[in-house]
This record gives sequence, structure tokens and C-alpha cells, in this order.
Amino acid sequence: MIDTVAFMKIITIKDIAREAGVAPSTVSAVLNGKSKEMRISTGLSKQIRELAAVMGYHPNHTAVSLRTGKTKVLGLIVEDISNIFFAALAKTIEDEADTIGFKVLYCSTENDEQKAKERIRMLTQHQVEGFLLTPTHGMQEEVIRLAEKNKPIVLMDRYFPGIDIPYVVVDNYEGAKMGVQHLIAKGRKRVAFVTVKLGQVQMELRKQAWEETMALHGQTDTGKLLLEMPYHNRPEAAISSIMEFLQANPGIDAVFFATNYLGVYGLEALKNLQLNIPGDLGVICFDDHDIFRLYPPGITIIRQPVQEIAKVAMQLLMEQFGTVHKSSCAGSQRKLEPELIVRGSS
Amino acid sequence: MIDTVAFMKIITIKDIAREAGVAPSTVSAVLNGKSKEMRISTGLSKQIRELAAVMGYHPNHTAVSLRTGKTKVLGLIVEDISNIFFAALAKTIEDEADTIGFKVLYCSTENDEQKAKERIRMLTQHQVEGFLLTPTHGMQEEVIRLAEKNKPIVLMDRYFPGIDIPYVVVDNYEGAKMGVQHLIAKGRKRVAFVTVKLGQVQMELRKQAWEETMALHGQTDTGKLLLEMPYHNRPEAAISSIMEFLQANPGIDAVFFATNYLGVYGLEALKNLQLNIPGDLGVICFDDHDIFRLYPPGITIIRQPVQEIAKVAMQLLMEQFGTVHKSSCAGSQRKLEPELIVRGSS
DNA sequence: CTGAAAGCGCTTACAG
DNA sequence: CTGAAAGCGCTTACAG
Repeated sequence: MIDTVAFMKIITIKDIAREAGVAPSTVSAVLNGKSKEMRISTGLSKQIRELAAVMGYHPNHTAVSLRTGKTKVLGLIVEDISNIFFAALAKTIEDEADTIGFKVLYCSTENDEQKAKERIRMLTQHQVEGFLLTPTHGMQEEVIRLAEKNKPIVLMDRYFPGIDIPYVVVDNYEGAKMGVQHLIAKGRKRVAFVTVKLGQVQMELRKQAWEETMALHGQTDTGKLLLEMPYHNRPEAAISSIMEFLQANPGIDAVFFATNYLGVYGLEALKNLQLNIPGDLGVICFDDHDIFRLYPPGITIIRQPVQEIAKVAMQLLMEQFGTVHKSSCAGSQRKLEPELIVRGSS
Repeated sequence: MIDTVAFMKIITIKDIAREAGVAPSTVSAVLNGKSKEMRISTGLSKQIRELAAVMGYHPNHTAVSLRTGKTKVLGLIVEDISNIFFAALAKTIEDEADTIGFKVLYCSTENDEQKAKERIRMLTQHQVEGFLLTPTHGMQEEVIRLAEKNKPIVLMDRYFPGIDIPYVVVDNYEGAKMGVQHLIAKGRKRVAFVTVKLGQVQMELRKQAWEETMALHGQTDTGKLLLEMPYHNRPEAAISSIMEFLQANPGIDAVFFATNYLGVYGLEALKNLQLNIPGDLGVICFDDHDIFRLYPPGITIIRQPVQEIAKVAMQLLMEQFGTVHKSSCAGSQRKLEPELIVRGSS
């Protein structure tokens, strides 16, 4: 029984110190590779290291964090971690964080303002050293407050226009413009735009680009070509919304879906309506992941370089680690180039 | 300048105590809702709570953790968080954890044994209160060690045969059998099986079910119908492997893909070879997510109920929170029913 | 009803 | 070369 208890015991630096007959601080120094600086004899160092290994010592990170003020944890807040785009983001962020010894706490907001605020509070209490967020409209205030407190923070995928917080996004306007131009070049006239009503800047920019590019080509009456849906429709609801929309507007000869999931739902709607791609319809989606790679050719993708976004975001975050004054972060707003991926011929 | 510094200062319980003219322990009691037990006057309680709010107090979770020994953090280790299946798992786990006030640290192993071990060590140091893992073969030893230390732990999607650690999986054997039977009932004879060579139990069970079900229907010579690929082929490599395999074995009239990503790659291979589904080929994949919902009908899916898996896993984990002796966890191995989703007619 | 003290496990000056 | 002490921010007995 005593054996069992001894086995269960969690080994601390004190235990090792006692065993080695030295002070805890000596053990700490050795285990942190400061034997040289502290001029601790090589023999003692070795003995302590071996003892630690044998006894199965693992530093209690919580204690280290409290003492040093460094948790080595980052907070990641996305719209929905199960969305393939955000999942890909999470993966690259994990990899990048790993290279500098950080772990990641993740949260999904589902575009819920209350939830988003609560998540920020939680992560703050957990003492994360930096925030990586895909912000929703309602988070603006909280995010600004964080920035004022000099918390390292980077926005991804979206940002708050006019507010000086580092962000990295794809050039949404340019990307959408490229897409619309591509469809028009292929002879499409009435390019519909299917989006979600959230007031988020990336969505607005895509819509604006569509509208203005259409106008540039003589299509000024775009009202009937626009479908704006509420968020969080169940797939079925979204699919039938899109079907109704298409049926009510028979002139449409191409559809631009503003996000990857809209694309997924939209394609199902098109299939249900027996519309051909690209025969009857030109289709464009915004996405990175190759969810669409298996679809019939003719679906064009505006590629958001998700890996790059994550990498640049981590870079911008790390730049803030050293920094005290927010002002030096000005100009850390990055717009990455989108890529038009035309698949097959249309 | 002083103002700025004052603004930046992080408020602690001490600050509030000083301001209120009481002891830190009183503040702590009030803020933890223990005013009643500690019989602190309602007036004082209210004053302290207001002061905390005004001063912008947020408890330092690290300190709380160190003192109480509870981090309220769970560790999630998956094969690859960017895989849609694991991403979906992560989402439900996040939601479930949230209901009991836990956050989640995630890690991907990419089936790398070294990485997996290192991740477990990291999470241990971070004092996570429980582990949710999709284990790889090489993790067995470390996982057993964790269990011996009475760390709450649940395996998902896979497990270690013969080792008494709680897990929740889909019934892989039954699922694969259902799939093969479905194809055979549709008149397919030479059902190929495409899998990945990792020695993981869920893969072996699927293969075994395929082999035995085939044998049951008189197909004993399955050697030529089996493609076992190494893991971590780049998509292109996987796709051409599958293409070569199919070309080298012209008699094949159906393919069973053992995982969702194999299905994605496989379908691209089939498309490249201009093989019709279901005209020329019957196809089956293992997956939960509706990645495949948009494909031509005829692709059948063995559904792994990812949400249920995550929910049951959290349940099994929580059951361990109270428990001291591992023995009481015996019988917490759950096999969920798979579902055969036949899409369209074939 | 409230406060002083100890302590969670570590690291970091500092003293010798 | 090494150790004793203080302290990170909290909570939890315990004393009054």
C-alpha cells in the first residue's frame, strides 16, 4: 500500500532536491540548463538530471506559468472549428505555435456575440499570451480593449475597418472581382451572388466587388441577382432557400457563392434543380480547401491561401511579443493575393 | 504617465482587498460565492463585488489552478485537426467541455509516434485534467502509464485491443460488413479494399470484415483486391497509387475505401480513369461528415456518428473525474452502431 | 462575522 | 560553486 502511494506521488523539484541533498533552487537551475551560469559542477548537474529522469519528474507548468508570467499558450477563436477552412487554419497555427513551444486553446463562436465575448474573457483568465481570432461583428469592443492592454492579437480572415489592429486576410475585393470577370469573360451575363447577412467586412467586400464589377459590365440592376441569407440556416434550409431563389429568377446564368459552405449547399441546390455546371451555369466559390476538387469541372474557386494566412498571422503575433507599445504595430495589416483556380474547361 | 501605468496594471485580489479595507481572503470568499458560508455581511459582499467589477478584476486562472490543482483544461490529441472528421470531433468536444466549464488544448500527431509521445508529455505538464485521444499504435505505452497514474482518459475512434482503457468507437467490423454485403447484394463480385497500412485496430477490423464477408460469399482469393498504402502520401501519390492498382486489376467492380480521405483520393482516381459510379463501380467510404453528399448517387457511406462519439467520450471522461480507482472504469468500452447510408439508386 | 498565515510548485534575485 | 528567502496570485484551513 505504501508502495502504491509512493508510486502515485507526483514528483516535485523539492523531492529531487531532498534526494540529491541540495537546495530546490539548484535543481531548478540544473533542469533549466543554467548549470553554466550558476557554475554548478558538472558532476552534480549530471546527478540531478539523472535523478530527475529516474524519479519521473515533470515540471508543473502551472507553477512555472504563475512564477514567470508566461503560460506558453495561445488562444484561437474561430467561427466554427468544424468548418474545414477554420480547421485547416487551426492545423497550421498548431504547427507554427509548436515551433516556438506554444500550445493552443481553441474556441468556436458560431457568430454568437455573447459567446464570443465570453470566450475572450475565458481565454484572458487562462492567461493566454496571444490571441488569434476570426472576429465577429460584436467582438469589436472587446478586441479593442485587449489591444489597449497590449495583449498580442491578430485578426484573420476578417477585420474591423478603420481600426488599427494587425490582421491578415485575403484580398477579398480583388478575388471576387477576378471571379466575376472570369464568368463574364466566359459569356455569362446575369451572375447571381449568394451570401450570408452578417455585416462582416470580408462578405461586404466580396459583395461590393461583385456589384461594382457587374456594373462595370453594364449590369446595374443587380437587386434580383442577390440572395442574402441569415446565418445558421440548417443545410436543408439553406439549400431550399437557394433553390427558391434560382427558380424565382430564371434569367440567372451563373452563381457566385460567397463562402465554402454556401458553395456546398448551393451545389446541392443546383443538382436538385438539374442545372448543369458549367453547361447551364457558371459557379464560383470562395475557399481554400479542396473540398471542391472532385466536382465537375467548371466550378471555379477563389482560393484563400489558408496556410499562408495562418503563417503570417503567427508571424504578426510573434512580432508583438517583444513589443511594449501598440503603436509600433501599425502597418501590420496584410492582404494576401487570392488565386483564381479554374478547373477543367467551361 | 502615472495614469497610463495605473491603467495597465493588472488587478489582483490584493488590490481589491486594499481598496475595500479588508483581507484578501475575504475578497476571495465573496468572489467565489462563499459569503454565506463565511458569514460575510451582505453589505460588504456587495461592496466588494462592485469594486471588483469597477476595477476590472479578472481572476488569474493560473494561480487558481496552482492552488486548487484544477486547471479546467482537457487535452485533445487527434491524428490531424484539419481532417474534417477530427475537426467535427473537436467541435462537439468543445461544446460538451464548455457545459462543464472546461477548455480544450488540441494537438495533432500525424501518426508520428515521437510527436504523439511528446504531445502527451506536454499536455501532462500543462496539467490537463483529462485526455481525449485518437491513439496511434506507438502511443500505447504512454497511454497505459497515464491510466496507471489515474489520469482520466478516453480513446476515440480506435483503441488498444485487450487493454482496459475506456474507449468509444463505431462498430467497425459490423459497419464494414454491412458495406460489403450491400455491394454484393447489388451484384458486385470483385470488391476491392483500399486502406492505409498503420496497424490500427479500426483499420484492421474493417479489412477483416471485408475479407471475411467476401469469403462468406465465395470470394476467397482477395489478395489481388487489396491495396494497402503507406500513410502520409501526398494526395497526388495516393491518387496515382489507386489508379495503378485499379488498372492492374481490371476485374474489380466495386471499391471499399477504408477512410474518408482515401475516399476523396479514390474518387478522384476513379474520375481520372473515367469509371462511372455506380455504373461501372460500386463505392463505399467510411465517414461521418457529408463531404460526400454532393457526389454522384451510388456512393454508399458507412456513417461514423461523430457527434455521438464525442458526446459519449466526454461522458466516459467525466465519470472518471470522481473516481479514484481505475478498476471501476471497467466496462466503459462503447461500440456505437454504424449506419449504412445508401444514396440514390444503383 | 473577518483576518493572518500557510502553501500550491516553481524561479529569481541575492547572499555567502 | 551553492543555498535560503521571497514571491507569482490565489484558496483553504484556522484562529479569533
